[in-house]
This record gives sequence, C-alpha cells and structure tokens, in this order.
Amino acid sequence: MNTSILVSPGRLIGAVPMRPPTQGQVESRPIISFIDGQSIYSPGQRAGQAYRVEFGAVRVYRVLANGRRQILAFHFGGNWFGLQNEDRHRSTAEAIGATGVKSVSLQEDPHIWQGLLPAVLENFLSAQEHQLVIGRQSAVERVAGFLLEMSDRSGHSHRFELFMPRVDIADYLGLTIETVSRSLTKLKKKGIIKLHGARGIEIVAYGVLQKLCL
Amino acid sequence: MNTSILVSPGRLIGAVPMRPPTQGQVESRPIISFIDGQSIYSPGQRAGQAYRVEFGAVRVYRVLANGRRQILAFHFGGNWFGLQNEDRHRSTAEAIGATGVKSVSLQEDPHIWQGLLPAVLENFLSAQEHQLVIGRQSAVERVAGFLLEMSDRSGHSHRFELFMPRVDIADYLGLTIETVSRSLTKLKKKGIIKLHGARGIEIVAYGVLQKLCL
DNA sequence: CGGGTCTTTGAATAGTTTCAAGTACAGTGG
DNA sequence: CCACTGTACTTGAAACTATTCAAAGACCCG
Repeated sequence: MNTSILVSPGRLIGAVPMRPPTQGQVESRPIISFIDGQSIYSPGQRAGQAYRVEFGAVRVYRVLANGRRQILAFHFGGNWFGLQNEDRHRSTAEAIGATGVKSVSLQEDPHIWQGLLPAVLENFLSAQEHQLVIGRQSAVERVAGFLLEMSDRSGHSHRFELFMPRVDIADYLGLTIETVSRSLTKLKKKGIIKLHGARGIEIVAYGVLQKLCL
Repeated sequence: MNTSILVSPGRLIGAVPMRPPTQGQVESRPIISFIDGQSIYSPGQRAGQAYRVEFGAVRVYRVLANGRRQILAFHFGGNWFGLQNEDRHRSTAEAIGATGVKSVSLQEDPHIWQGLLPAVLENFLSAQEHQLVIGRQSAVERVAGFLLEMSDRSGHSHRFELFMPRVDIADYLGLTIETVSRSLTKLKKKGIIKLHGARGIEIVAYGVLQKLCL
C-alpha cells in the first residue's frame, strides 16, 4: 500500500510524519465529475472541503477588482487543493477539460488534517517557488520554466500536450498571451523546442531550457 | 489563556481545529537573539525547527543563480516561519534589526505539527496573496498595498516606521529600489502619504490608498 | 469544408529598469 | 558642536522589456 500518494512523486518528505492515513477516508469517496470550465468552488462560498484531482486538471485563481486575473496554481492527478484556514473561499477553482475530483469534509473529521499536512506544505512550497518566478524572472525565463514544470508533471516527458490555453499560461506567469506566444516563438527559433499544433510541446534541448530559467 | 496566539490578530480560524496546545511547548523555550542581518537559517542547512518571532522582524528570501533576490515574506512578532516538508532549507531567514525568536523541534515531537497547522495555512495564504501582488499589480499599486500591509501589522497605525531598507521592499515587491522610491514620491506628491525621514511613513488618506491597490 | 475560437505576428505605446549623479542621514572623531 | 565619511535614498535620462491595439493565420469541431 502506498501511503505517499499525498505528495507528488519524487518529492522527499522530511520532517513531516505521514502517520494518519487520510487514505482510506478518501479512496472510498465517489468521484465528482466536472466539464471544461466548470467551477468547483468560487469566492465567498463556504469552505470546509479538501479536494484531490483524480483525472483532468484544475486551475485555482483570483481576480482583482479591475478584472486582472492571477492563476495561483494548476493541479493535476493526485494533487490536493482547496486547503485553507478561513471559512469562505477567496479563490475560484475550475476544471480544465473533463475533470474528476474526490473531496473530504474537514469539519466532520478534524483528524483528516493530519494526513493533509504534507499536501498543505507542498502547496505552500509551490506558491513560494512561483513567487520567485513571477517576481524575478523575464518572460522567456518564465515560459522556459513553465515548460519544464509541465514536462515534469507529465512524467518527465520530452513530448507532451499542454492542458490549458495560452490565456491560462499568461495569467499563471503574470504575462499577456502575446508575450507568452512571442516567448514560445523565440524558444522555437533557437531550436530549443518544437511546437506541434497549439498545445503540443516537444523539448529538443532539455539542458538548454534548464539553463535558461536559472 | 489565549490559545489563538498562533494566528495573527483579527484573522478568523475557520475549518482548522486549534486543539493541541503547541503553546506550552513553545513558551518555555529560551529566546534566541540575532543582530541585524544575522542569518537564522540558510539554504542547504538541515531543517527540522519551526521558529516564532518574539521581537524584531525576519525576512525570508531566495536568490536565483544570477543573483536576483526575491523576499518571500516578512515576519513580525507572533509570526511563525521555517515550516516546510523538505529536510533541507531552500531559503534564507535573516534578522532585520535586533530580533529574538523561539524555536521548537519538529522531529522530537511530531505532535507539534498539529498546533502549527494554522500557522502553515496562514503562511500559505500570504504567499498566495503575494502572488497576486507581484503577478498583476503595477509599481504604485504594489507600494500602496505594501504600506497598508505594514500599517496593519503595526497595529493599524496611520503613522509608523518601516523596519526594512528600500532594497528589502524592492526585493519583496519584485521591483528595483529606484522604482520603489519613485512610487513613494508619487504617493507623497498626491498627498496620500507623508514621509518622515527615510523610514517614517504617515498615511494621510487611508481610503485613497486602499482604492489604489484594488 | 466552413465558421468560430485560439494563436501568432506587427507596430506603437507605456512602464520599469539601468546607469549615473546628486542629496539626505546617522555615526564617528576632532 | 561641527565637519567628515559612508551608507541609504532620491532624482534624471536613456535603454529596454512587456503591453496594448490591430490584423492575419492556424486549428478544431461540427
């Protein structure tokens, strides 16, 4: 039995004990299905559920008063999201493509939090890494890093399909769709990547891409 | 007895149970003192301690290969930091001015994590809020928001002293010191704030400042 | 094969950074 | 008490990067 399903493959668990099995309480749950763009939760809605992606993908974002959107995170199979300490959501979670999630109630069984701690810490770490990206990297560096991230999360494949449209990438990286497109074109012209249609990405020079995003 | 010391004043605790008192285990600890600029932990160092600021302030940051720095968070009295799931630190934590912290070991007593969960969730929420700031706000908006944040954390005072130099503000907001300076000048010329020396800030038009950062 | 959406490309603009001085401030020693 | 010195901060001008606005091109689905 694999008790480390709570964390992404390849990530070490250091100080955090993995004792209490959230496992059983989650696996027995039904999968809730969502269609592309359907919202899983919205701002103002009561929180109190934690969600795990079973298939498909999820974007979590917030929108400023003037309409500018920032995608805080993408979540894929196995990732937990929706974990928070306030009683109402501030962000929106939406399905990207056909998506299935399982959820557990946090109120019913407060014990569940223990098993979710590694997931919270992982979300936290991702948020910090992303601060570095959007705070201190250029457009090409951000896009390069994004492709590597997507490659990793597609099982370290050199050839993969992006789940999301350009506008999602832009709002995740703090750029515009035009800048994302231009950055991809630059990487393509340098022979570092190849584009197969709008969503298909092939990483030709993995090492160069890694050097690019520092 | 106040069991909500783990969270900043004014923040609601929703779904998270506050049961296990990390409290007693922390209060009995000695205060460790640091001088200005002294590092509390550095990248590569073994993690396994959680820290709480007793007095002074702490900056947590990461540096990219090319030397660009991003301050991930500032921590003031009562704030917890250093919480993570990996066994080695990736970031640096440094004292800003004379600073005292208490620390608890996470390995010795894994139970401690339960009491720290609200702190982790709060750090996570702050990181998300900050993504929005550096991803989607202009320079003046960022600085305006920063001043409000510092005002809040100084007990909602309209007149307060900044703990940190411009370079820290810049690296926190993903800007340069010149842009921070120019933004402050703009706010000053509009009569929204007054500057008293380099560190003293007086918010004249609180409402206007709030509208500015959306 | 057609229609609508998503993506790319181009040109002009706006905002931030970079480089370079100049100014204010705190601490030190005369 | 005041000049001196180093650091921190502000200001200006030029360069650069990303955005905005506009249009053309590619792709997907029925």
